[in-house]
Amino acid sequence: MEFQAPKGTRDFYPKQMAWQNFLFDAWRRVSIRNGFEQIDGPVIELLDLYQIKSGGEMVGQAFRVRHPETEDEQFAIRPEFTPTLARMVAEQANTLPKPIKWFSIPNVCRAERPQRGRLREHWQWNLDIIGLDSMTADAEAIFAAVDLMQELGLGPEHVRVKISHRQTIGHVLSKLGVADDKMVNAFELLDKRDKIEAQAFSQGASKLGLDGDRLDRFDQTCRMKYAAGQLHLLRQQIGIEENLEDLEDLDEKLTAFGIAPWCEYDLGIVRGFAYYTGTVFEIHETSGAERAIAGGGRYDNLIELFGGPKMSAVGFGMGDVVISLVLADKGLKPEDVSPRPHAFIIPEGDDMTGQVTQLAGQLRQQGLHIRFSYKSTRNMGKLLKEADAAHARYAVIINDQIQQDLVNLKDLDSGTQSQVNASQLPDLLQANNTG
RNA sequence: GUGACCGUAGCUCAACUGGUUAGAGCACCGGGUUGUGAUCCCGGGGGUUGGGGGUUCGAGUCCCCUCGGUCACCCCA
Repeated sequence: MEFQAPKGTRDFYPKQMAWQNFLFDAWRRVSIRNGFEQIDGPVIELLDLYQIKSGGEMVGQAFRVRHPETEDEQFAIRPEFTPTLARMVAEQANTLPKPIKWFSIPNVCRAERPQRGRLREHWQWNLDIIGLDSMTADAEAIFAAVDLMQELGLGPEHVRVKISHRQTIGHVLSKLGVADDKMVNAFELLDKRDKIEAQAFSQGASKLGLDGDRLDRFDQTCRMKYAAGQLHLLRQQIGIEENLEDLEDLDEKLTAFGIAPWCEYDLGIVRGFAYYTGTVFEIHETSGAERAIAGGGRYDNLIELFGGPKMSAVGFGMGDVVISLVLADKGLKPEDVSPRPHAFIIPEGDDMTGQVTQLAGQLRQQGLHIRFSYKSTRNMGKLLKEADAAHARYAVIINDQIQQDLVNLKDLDSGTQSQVNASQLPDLLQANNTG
């Protein structure tokens, strides 16, 4: 093979493309019925755009693009969409009706080694609500994510929304004696507690001023999980009296939205990005298989950072790779979602090719998905097999009787066949439109 | 960027301790059985054994490099 697709990228042959479209359609359907509008931005952005956010942590992972004439290394292929979103919001902030509810399905690229669930290019459903301070926004974002899970056949037994809050964790930590200026370090340590050795964890904790009993409580705190609707237990056990308002508000709204059974509070969820300011959440497969399906949270300072007014914001991202893996794991990923032809036209007898193309043309102009064979064989068995391979819903078998407006309509799912009027075909086929 | 394992046809695999022209099934394409999705029969396209170099009379097989895949780390969408 002389040429290959670049490392960590995928080719989409018809079958894979059909799945990708199926997933994107679900993303769009769910976004739209939840009141979001679709946007997109450029695939390349000025490299500087990624320097703004928290010290440019993303710049190192971005593919660089040089201008062929100036040779300046000033562009980056977008490694994530949030900076583009923030830029777009900041630019039009004063004229856009609030709250802004946008979604997008951009492809994003990162120059890291591929591994399970993480490739160099993937498509990411982003959904954000900007300019709404209320926890209704957080609840609505989570609802949309859950709505999508349900749309794809997943239930609370398959996936769980794990919710935390940076200020709540901050209070717990500060109560345990972590200084404010070490809070960011504490979040980082919390984030990687399951990935590092117990000893490394204790050492890190010790640097933050957490030893002995306090360390145990820290560890215990980040492992506690409470079902939505059980927040009072969390309050009791952590022993915080204050600042659970956000979570309590959120809890109420998740319950009202009817998705409490999908959600739990897990103070171990931190999220790697530094720009989150409040709620943070991830969706995981319940047994912990695969990576996080989605992740997001509140980032109330970001629009301002990009030169806009101070606006609250909450949103999440969901990549196409992990959700597909999870669905496949659960046996919920359809084998083939290619569009099904309404009918496959088969000639019976000699010299029918003219009638086949004529009928195909007529039906296609009616908006129907029609196919026929290019083979010269008149072997009915082979032609039906071809119709079956194309996943056609019906076979329309035509012979001389088409002169009398008569054709045979064979239901390829049930195997039954009947004679019908050719002129009725558009109605008959449309009535069983399976896409 | 670091580490581990793995690369023979589109897929699953075969080829004795290195030994003729690298095979088979499935898939794909064409044809036959005058035929309604099966079965069966015939034929066909496909591989510089991922690529390059080395050892050898001789390499798919042994060695090195490289590319790619998988998984983990790093980091996180």
